[in-house]
Amino acid sequence: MAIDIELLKSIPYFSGLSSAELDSIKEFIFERTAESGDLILLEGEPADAMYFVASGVVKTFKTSADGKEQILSFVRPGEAFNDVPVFDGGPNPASVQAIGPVVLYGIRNSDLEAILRDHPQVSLNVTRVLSQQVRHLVSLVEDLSFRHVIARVAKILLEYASDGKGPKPKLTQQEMAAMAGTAREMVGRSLKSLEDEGAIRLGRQRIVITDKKALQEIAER
Amino acid sequence: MAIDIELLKSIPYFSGLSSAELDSIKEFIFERTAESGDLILLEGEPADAMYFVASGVVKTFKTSADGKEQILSFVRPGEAFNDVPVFDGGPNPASVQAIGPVVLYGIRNSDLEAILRDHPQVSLNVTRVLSQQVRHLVSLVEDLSFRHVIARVAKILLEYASDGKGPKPKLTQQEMAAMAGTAREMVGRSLKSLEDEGAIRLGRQRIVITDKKALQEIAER
DNA sequence: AGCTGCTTGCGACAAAGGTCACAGACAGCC
DNA sequence: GGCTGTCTGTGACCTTTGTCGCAAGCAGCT
Repeated sequence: MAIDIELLKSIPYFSGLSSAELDSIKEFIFERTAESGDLILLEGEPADAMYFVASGVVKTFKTSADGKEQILSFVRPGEAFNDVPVFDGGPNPASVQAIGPVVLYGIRNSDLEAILRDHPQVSLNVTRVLSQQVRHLVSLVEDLSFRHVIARVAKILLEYASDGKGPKPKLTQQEMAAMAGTAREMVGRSLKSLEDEGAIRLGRQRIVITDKKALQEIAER
Repeated sequence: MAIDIELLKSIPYFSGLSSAELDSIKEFIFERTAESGDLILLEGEPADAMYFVASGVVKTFKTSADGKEQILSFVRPGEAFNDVPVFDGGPNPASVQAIGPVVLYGIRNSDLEAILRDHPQVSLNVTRVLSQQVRHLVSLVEDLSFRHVIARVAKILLEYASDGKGPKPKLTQQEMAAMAGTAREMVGRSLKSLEDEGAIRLGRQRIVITDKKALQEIAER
């Protein structure tokens, strides 16, 4: 199996480790691939491994009883998902689906436990990563609790605006709705009224931000 | 200063440590007290320490621009708050207020970093604690995104039902509203309709759950 | 070119939630 | 016992959000 050692080095979990350490860790890693749309994990199932994204993007999300979807995060190359169960012994906290073709590096729970024991630096790295997850979730709670849908949509546009470098996944209104915790139609209406206010322009498959300042303004209320 | 070593032992952060280790950690701990209603930390401020609750209860919360409050969690004896900034170097993620008179044990960021370096077991404990925080927040997101106010209120009642042992903080409707991310009036109306459905009985200063099963039923939609 | 499926765009309504304005109850305190 | 401030109960009304039903647009495939 061809685990890319350069890639491993760029994973926050393993930053600060020597090449020798990485080599020994490499032995525990298995590769897994998935096609666009494949369900990689199901929330509530017993967890037996955690993963890093080697290439591609996956989304983590919750599904309600009546089928509504709430996206929790997108996971990009170098980032981890389903690590929480390893640390607290619970089931998968969320479902995970491939956004496009992806390559994943997996580590079984028991192997990761051994790694943590043998490499204290990894534990330290993990606390940093988990802290960021906590912050991200707090900010999601804040959005859901305080902001109207239109402000959430504006925020999503700002966050996902193509900054030139690196292709951003193109979002459908359905996906934006699942991020914002609302219905597809509301996203459509929000985009419309953002256009009316002159903050964006809607055109063939593409949303152009014409007035970033106005958009930020709207995102704040 | 009288740091209670027995109490330290019961803190999840320090579980699995020898008495000798606890003794050395004790040196870094300072005590801080607060009266009911005192603001202990303000969100966004630079963080210089984390805390454990030694006795009493505090709440962590976010405040919106127009003064609405969203409670993130209650922190009880043995539990920690404001630990995230130590690990990722950011500002306080939320404000913290004393619910009643409280005694806190604090550790400065730099001291905790030293402790983590010297006691790998602590890092492992921390990953477990942070993981639980992540799960708690995911569940809060789920509630806000999927459930109606009445279901959230029902859930709060179930969680805060006095189980006989240990006094639960009595909640005002205002506080329940801040937990559920809604307005006080909505809580009042929800309680009313829970009473109409026969799940609870409202009486002088006290809410009695008369039909737990029905309440659970309602909490699930 | 003709299908097929996904994505969008609306309009009309329904439902849920938020806001306002008061009145009454109660607890703690002089 | 009277005051004061907090907490609760409630109705009316407005806003935001969700739901339904369809039509149209577009992309990829055969």
